Amino acid sequence: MAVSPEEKYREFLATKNQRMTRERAIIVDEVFSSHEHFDAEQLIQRLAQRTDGRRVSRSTIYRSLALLEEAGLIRRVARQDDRDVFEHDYGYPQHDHLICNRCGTLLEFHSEEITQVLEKVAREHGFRIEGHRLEVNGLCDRCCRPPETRPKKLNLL
Amino acid sequence: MAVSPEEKYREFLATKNQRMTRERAIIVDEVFSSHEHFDAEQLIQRLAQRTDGRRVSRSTIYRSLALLEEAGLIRRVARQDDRDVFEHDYGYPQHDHLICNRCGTLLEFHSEEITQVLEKVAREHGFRIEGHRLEVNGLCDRCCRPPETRPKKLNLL
DNA sequence: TTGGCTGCAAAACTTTTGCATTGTC
DNA sequence: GACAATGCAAAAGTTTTGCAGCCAA
Repeated sequence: MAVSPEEKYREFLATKNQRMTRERAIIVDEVFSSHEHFDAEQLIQRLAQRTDGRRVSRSTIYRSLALLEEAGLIRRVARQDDRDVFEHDYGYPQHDHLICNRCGTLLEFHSEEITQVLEKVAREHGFRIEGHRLEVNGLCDRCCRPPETRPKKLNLL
Repeated sequence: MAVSPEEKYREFLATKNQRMTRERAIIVDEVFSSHEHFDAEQLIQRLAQRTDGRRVSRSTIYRSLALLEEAGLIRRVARQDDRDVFEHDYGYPQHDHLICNRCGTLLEFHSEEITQVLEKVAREHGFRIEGHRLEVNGLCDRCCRPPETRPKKLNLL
């Protein structure tokens, strides 16, 4: 990849006359240290409890997530337990998710066919696509034993 | 359609040893009085401010939405402005949505091809599909003039 | 030096819940 | 008459915001 996430973030900030602060660097660094999906609370747990001088406050983390999203570095992909789940958008190929209703696992997949179908549909409606979000829910390989009767949330015991 | 939503709701409640109350009837009635999408707050506005003796409290509306979803009468289709958006599930064909980032319009569409692609993908992953949610966001026909640069939320003036 | 940024605490919002009362079956 | 349901108010949980002090450019 040509430009690092930090660098891309810096460029984005520059265009808005905003500053690359110590805190913003810490956050983008932490966010891109692994490819795992995460939600705000998880990031807060990792950053707001540090004692090594790299602590970042809850408010700043929320403010940064909005900025990182706007910068195109991360995107919201799903909702779990009433929280938005984020993932890398920059330097990561377009994909969608299979979400297990039982264990919560997110499986990524990519399908060019879906992109094509969506483009066709959009054309028919005079719609200009900017993005999409596709969550397929069900049971993953490991949890694949028939559930009671219907797709429920999490209140299977 | 063979059975009315009220009737289907009553049957569902019976299987759970729960009761068809005046409030639940009012709610299912209001929900199925139109095919529009709605969120909890909108329903509350319509029901919690009535003075004609058909008022229903906020708590009861939230409790009923969960029940109606469990009964398969409605389903959550999208998120807008931090709220879940519901639509009819019963007596309504499977479909997905084009969501306009500017005016918020929800356009429904159906594509058998998407269903087929998803089934193929699931098969490849040993995944058992229970449902999906596909939101395509962008600009609708009417709003289709190029935005500044990138997909933002609602902070275009 | 200036204007943006952070952290804190408080607020804002949506959704859930405990409990006394009411009502369905 | 038993037990589920309602309404209220309070709580819970996530996300946002006002403001004083701080800091990047």
